[in-house]
Amino acid sequence: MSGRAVTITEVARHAGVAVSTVSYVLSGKRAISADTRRRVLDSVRKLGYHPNAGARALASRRANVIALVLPLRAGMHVPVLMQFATSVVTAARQYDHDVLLLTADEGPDGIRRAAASALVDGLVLMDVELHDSRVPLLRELAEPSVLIGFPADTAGLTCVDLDFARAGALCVEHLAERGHREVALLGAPAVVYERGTGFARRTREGFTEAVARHGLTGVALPCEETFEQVAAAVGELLAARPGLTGLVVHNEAAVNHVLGALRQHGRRVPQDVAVVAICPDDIAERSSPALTSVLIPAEEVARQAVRLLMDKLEGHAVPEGTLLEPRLTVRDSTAADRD
Amino acid sequence: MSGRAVTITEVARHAGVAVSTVSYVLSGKRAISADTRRRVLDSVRKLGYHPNAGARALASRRANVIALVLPLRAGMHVPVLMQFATSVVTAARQYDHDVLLLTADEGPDGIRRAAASALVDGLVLMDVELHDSRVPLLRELAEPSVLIGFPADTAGLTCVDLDFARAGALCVEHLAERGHREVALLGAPAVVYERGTGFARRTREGFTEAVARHGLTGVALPCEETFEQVAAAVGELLAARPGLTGLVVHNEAAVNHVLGALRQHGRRVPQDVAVVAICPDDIAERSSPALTSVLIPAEEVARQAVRLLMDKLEGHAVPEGTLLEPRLTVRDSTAADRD
DNA sequence: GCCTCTCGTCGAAGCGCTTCGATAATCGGT
DNA sequence: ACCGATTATCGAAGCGCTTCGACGAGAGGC
Repeated sequence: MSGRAVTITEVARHAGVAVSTVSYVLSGKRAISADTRRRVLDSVRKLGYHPNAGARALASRRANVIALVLPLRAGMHVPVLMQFATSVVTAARQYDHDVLLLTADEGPDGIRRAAASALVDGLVLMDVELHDSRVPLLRELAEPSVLIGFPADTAGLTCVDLDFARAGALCVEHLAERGHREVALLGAPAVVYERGTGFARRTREGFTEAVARHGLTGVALPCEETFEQVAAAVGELLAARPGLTGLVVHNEAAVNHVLGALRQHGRRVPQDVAVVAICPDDIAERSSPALTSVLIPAEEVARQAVRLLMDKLEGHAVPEGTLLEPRLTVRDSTAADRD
Repeated sequence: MSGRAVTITEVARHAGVAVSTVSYVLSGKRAISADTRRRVLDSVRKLGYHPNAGARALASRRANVIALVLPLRAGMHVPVLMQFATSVVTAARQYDHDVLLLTADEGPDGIRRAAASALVDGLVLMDVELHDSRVPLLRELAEPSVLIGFPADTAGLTCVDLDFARAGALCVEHLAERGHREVALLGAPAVVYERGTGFARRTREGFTEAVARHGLTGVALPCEETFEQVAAAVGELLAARPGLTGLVVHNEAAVNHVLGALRQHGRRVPQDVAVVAICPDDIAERSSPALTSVLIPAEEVARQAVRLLMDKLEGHAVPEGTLLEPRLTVRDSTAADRD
């Protein structure tokens, strides 16, 4: 529709002021009389002025855009990623920034390109792994960055994540309170542990530690994601540990298969086996029975990540690690009325 | 690390040529001698030059960025969305473009802002609904756009999607070939149909049409997403239609519940009931039994969408609607050996 | 009533790039 | 050996904005 975009020059002419005055009205970086301000804002509205992003970026050396870098491994717990992404966008908009989406398949070069071309002012990396190949690059980049997830060495970085060790422990504590003495963790597929994914390992550590601390017996097992494999694993587990009454499941894709397998093996939930999951709320709610769970607070993690990045952009110092406290929601799968 | 970014001026000086020459080497818009080209490229490499995106956008009136606009309703079939998103990014990079992520919660204003500020050159909208509030805006925007999904009125737009009507029909045809005479479609939750979501309705239409065409009997039902509701619905369906032997499921979240419910009701798949799903391959593969399915070809849809957008950016005319042909993968859930 | 401040505004200088027109240098064609 | 076409390169004019220093006009101090 519009032929050519309205420029600041036209706004200035229309309002009868200098271009710089319009700029100052819009940025608030210098005092402007109420009268002038009103006239300028009227013209802005009347003409439908939108500052040109490129020109602004060029002159101010700030693009007002941050990069959101997708994880190396797509395909894993994908729904949560989408939540992260939308929350990062929403949070960034709160600071008047937009979000550029970068994938892994360009590798570190994509990050370097976006940063070096001043396309973005800073970076948020999703789902960082223990030995993440993107991390070394971040250390040498002029642009600030924030990681969602903790690599092995966090020196010189800024990392945010749910405290998965606490989450694992919290599940155990909940089961211990409910009187369970023998528990198991069904975690991520084996390959995920081998790859050294931080959150999977940290959950397991928290689980193991809490089991010891409460004097329980417990095993931690990886868990594949097809129904057959899950059913077989659950079968073996039940056979090997007849006294088992509590299960912690940290695997979104498998959690419903676990419930199906228990059903198939004639175990009632929660009467025979109580189940606590670490998964999004919607999955917990639509399972049968509804699952007591610790959710991954994607929105809060994202908000924190963006806040930290904005702080860094302003030149403030920020902590190296920020761990978010997990919260457990009790639902039917650990209901008190055991028999 | 780097103090200040390398500019084209420094490259020009280092290579002993004019700034414009460097520009032409990089853009290829004018002939440059092999020798000069080599010298310039050497300097570019040696100095680690990356063109400043803002300056480039300002001078060329092209940001080389496209917007990816998330659907109004997040939360639905979310994994596919993530696939779309990553595929759009990958496809865009092929054309040397980056992707800006826009959410719905700013509403149409976000789209207008990004377009008017020349932050982006064009838009791809994900998961468009029949009466999508963003569509009117697109018509008046100077920037070209492509929709993933079909609104009710596609006049003046460019839309891409899987041919869901064909997908629904394809499932029926497959069941008919296998000798099934009485079939049912379990679709999206009722609310999705009420909202007028295009792909849900179109699948249903294709299903209904194919049922009639093949002289089968069939019903199409909405399908909620908790195990209890699915189990109840399946129970009623089996009771009401004792002759039912074929099921089409178009609901990613419910498909595993459907299998669980059939198991619970003592029906074997595929011996008693054959099941065809419209869902991503990974879900179909990790179900038990593995599901014959029509997948949503997110990657191809995204690639087409980006290609069409690039065509429009170049000023080419493109078709209003592009429907992608569905393909059915046969797996265990409709295995031939019925008894 | 003079001097100094502060406040509000202006003009101009870039920011780093693309692109247009001009200028040299080189090339066949005859 | 001269002329018009190419071909390769340069210089300069913006693109639309921010920001710096300057400046006129009131305000306040003495």
